[in-house]
Amino acid sequence: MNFQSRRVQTMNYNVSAHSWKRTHYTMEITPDLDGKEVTLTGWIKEIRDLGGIKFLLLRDKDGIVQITVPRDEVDRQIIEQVDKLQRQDCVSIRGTVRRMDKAPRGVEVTPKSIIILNTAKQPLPLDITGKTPADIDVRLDARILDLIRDEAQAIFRIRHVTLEAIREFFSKNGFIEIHTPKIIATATEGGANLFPVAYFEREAFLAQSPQLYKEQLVIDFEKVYEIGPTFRAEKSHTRRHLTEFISVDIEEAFATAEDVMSVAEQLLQHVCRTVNEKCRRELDILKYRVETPSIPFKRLTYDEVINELRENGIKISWGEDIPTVAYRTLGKLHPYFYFIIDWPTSLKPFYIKPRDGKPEISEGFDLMWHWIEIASGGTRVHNKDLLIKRLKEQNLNPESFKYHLQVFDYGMPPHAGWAIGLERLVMMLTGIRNIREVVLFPRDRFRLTP
RNA sequence: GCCCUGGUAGUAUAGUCCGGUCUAGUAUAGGCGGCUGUCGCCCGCCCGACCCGGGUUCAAAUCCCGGCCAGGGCGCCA
Repeated sequence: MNFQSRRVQTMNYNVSAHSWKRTHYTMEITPDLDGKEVTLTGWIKEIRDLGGIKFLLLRDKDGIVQITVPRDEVDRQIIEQVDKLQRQDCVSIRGTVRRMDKAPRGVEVTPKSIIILNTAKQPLPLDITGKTPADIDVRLDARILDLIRDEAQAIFRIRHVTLEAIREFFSKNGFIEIHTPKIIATATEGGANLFPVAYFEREAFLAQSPQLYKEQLVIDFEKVYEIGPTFRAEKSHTRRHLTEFISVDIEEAFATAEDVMSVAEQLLQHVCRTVNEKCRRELDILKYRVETPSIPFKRLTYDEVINELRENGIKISWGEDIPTVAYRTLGKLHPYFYFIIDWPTSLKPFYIKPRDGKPEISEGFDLMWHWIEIASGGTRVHNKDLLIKRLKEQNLNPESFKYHLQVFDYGMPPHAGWAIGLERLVMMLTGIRNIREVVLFPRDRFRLTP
């Protein structure tokens, strides 16, 4: 090739430099597009250079397609561009689709023009192919790169499908989606510690639950649900605790605990079925299987639970809460979903209704999956005088609940509800053992960044 | 708040118990070179690390003390 012709070719190359806008996503590249010219955008995930032929794996939001570069079949300018490419460089590639049995998915693209839209600094802080594993601490520090891994992609697709299924279920069943304030005025409910925030000249708090608001809203909408963040300033540092997590809450007017337990069962069955149907590929990646539960779920009374635990060597006297070791034992005895009902009233929050005629027993329940609590709820107190009595019994000041209590003068119906911890549900659906894995940017006792 | 375990190249590990051929091994990533069908490609060469501070000792990655950081567990947690 003489100087003249090379120069002409360079000019042609420059003239033909394509717009970087994509024509197809990687997963749309199929063998039947053989011979067609396409433009793809994405990131280089892996490079395998065999000398005379080079394979690039181009990743976009849906998947991967192989870019094949046979040295003697493409322009020198392409080779020069390709030789510059590194893992995680951001590129636009225009090229020809080729049906090829030897390629992944039976198809590959041979480039005609490459635009490097941005480069990635090497070496990367972790292996985006996931072949060299990194500790969770390292991965969370470089979370954006970590989320490229197939496992992470699978987890968050399952999380997405879970949320979609939940919303679909609620819509079909007549619930309306609400959003209640996350900045609240007073630390009212007792129990979990709240995070204080500086709110202009006052102190405010991050909400630990939409509980009071959702109860009030049953007057206006009867059936409400909220999927939103909750904040808990607990010093727990375990693989099932976060300081910020997503709570899936419902509240329903003219309903009892048994009614909303039924809603929970149906919802979980629907979610498990949907994830099984829509996330086969993701479950394969995670090497996990979700069993679609049959309903109704087992209902164990608190009394039955403590008897069962006693038979297994764990002594709990009536009225005591169930410690973690005991839950682990219970999880072995009941390996899937089960409710624990008939809790002592003293162990439940003030808004849980004591049973009529037997007030030491409450109408509260917990929904367990193995040894982990994934939901809790119950029939609520809807009588104002009883609610005030319950507040006092729990050493809470009715005065600080004045805005909540006034609503009980406006025709508060009997109602019931529950809350599911979304992350714990996603752990269950993915088989992931550390809750931080199922949150994009987890917050725990010690982690506030990135 | 308490308890346990750990901290070695960008990442993941071996070595630590029982101090000395550790000039710190290996894999992967990264750099350079070679290789035309890879799909955890392969081959050769190279770069790169003992968390910080103090102590013991002739000698410390290794033992001791303190700190920091991380992981896990307990308590706590609607």
